[in-house]
Amino acid sequence: MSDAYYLQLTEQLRTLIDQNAALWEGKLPAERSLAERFATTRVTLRQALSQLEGEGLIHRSNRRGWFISPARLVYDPTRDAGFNDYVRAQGRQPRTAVLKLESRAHPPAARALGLPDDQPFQHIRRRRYVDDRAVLVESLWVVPERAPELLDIYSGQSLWGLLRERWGHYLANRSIRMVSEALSPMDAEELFVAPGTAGLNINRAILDDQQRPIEFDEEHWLHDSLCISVELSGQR
Amino acid sequence: MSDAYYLQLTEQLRTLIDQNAALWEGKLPAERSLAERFATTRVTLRQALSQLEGEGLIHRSNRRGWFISPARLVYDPTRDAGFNDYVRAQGRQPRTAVLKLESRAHPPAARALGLPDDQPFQHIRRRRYVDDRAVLVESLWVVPERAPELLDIYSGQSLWGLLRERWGHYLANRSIRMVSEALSPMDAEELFVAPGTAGLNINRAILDDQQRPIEFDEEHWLHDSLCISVELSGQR
DNA sequence: CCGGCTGATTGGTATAGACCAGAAGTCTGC
DNA sequence: GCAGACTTCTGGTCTATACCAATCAGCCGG
Repeated sequence: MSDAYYLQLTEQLRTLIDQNAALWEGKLPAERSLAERFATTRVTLRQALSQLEGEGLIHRSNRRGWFISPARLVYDPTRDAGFNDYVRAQGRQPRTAVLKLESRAHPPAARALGLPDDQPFQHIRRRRYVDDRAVLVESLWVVPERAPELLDIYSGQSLWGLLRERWGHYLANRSIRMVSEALSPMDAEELFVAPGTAGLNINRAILDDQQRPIEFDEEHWLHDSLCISVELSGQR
Repeated sequence: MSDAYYLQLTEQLRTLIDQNAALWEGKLPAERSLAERFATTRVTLRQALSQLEGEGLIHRSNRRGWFISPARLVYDPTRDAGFNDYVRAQGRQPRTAVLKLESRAHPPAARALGLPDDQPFQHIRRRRYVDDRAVLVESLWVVPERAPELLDIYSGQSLWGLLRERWGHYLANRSIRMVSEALSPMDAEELFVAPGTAGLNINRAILDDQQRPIEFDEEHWLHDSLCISVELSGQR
């Protein structure tokens, strides 16, 4: 083949990874040793590794090295199953870390919910893990009137569960938006990856059955960690 | 700031692009001249450009240079509005090129529709443009019994329109899957971009109201050209 | 046995330069 | 005036090397 060398390298690495995944326990050898093995430079090697990263086969943890990516989590953003539930349903181990609890305004959330820019929200920021890999950070912006004292009682459980059980909210209308992105320096740092790593941004605006705004939700996922799946029946 | 230089460069380029977008008519100056202007190497400059590419601000056309990306197309994969309709509804100009018409088996489509691997399909491959930029290629795999003579009469119009009007098919059940990807060499070539360019893969399996398989649909989008949007009402 | 220090390793960043093939622009000859 | 040949420019790829800062493993002392 007359392809570029880094593309050949990509294929060789792909098979090499397949064969040695178990042996290496998920972590690839050092870039320098791989570059030496294929008689090339780190620059070219990294170009090949980046290809595989784009495919979602491997990923890197900032300054720690390259790792083989686990299977993607299947996720249906139109359903309101909690994160913990569907992660466990796929035989994986979920975990959540709460990063921030505060009260403040957030114009993008306000606009998405049709509220004035200075509308205060209860802000919950959390990081979610699957099998001890951080796969997303998210910010939840809850309208205070809908869930008083939320910030005092919240400690990492399912927010939608709380809204339903404690305040009886019926999450009837959702408008969902998904865009590919490059993770901002802040999001990247919270996910332990390099700034600019490919991500997927999922936003949801949620209203109740009387069109009253309840909550706005901003998720930043690592691009290789999920597979979005939606099942629909009936003409739309 | 003590950030890496390429990150500072990214910001400088961002404002430079904002200011000169009109002047440059959408095309950035040559890499060499940009590198000189910022007193750095092409390698470092390209690192910064790649950041902006990841954000979807700019993109490149293979060997032709860097271009400012137009606004993303808003797309709802759960609705069956035709491509031409929703592109025009957003004030843009759609175009379609048919790349291939053939009849053959395709195991992935067969599996998604619950048919045997050797099931033959009518295969339509087409490239779609928005305002003269190729933004996706797709393969449609139609079950022959549902649409006899499709390959003889098809010439670029809306497939779902045809299925509905000519064969009276009611596209009742869809199972949709979205995954980020790196474009394969073939897909990349058909979209005039470099292999490995970030893309979004959207697959749809479509059954009628009696659960009979009709069609399987594989779309490969440039990652920066769309914004997926879904509106739902009612509990799910 | 545990915790903090330390040095080797490794990924992240950057420089400088080179060659090739495709694209674009120019020139030429009919 | 136009088609085709030629030249230049430009992005794509690659080499070789270097330094920094974060990580990690191992050592040392309490």
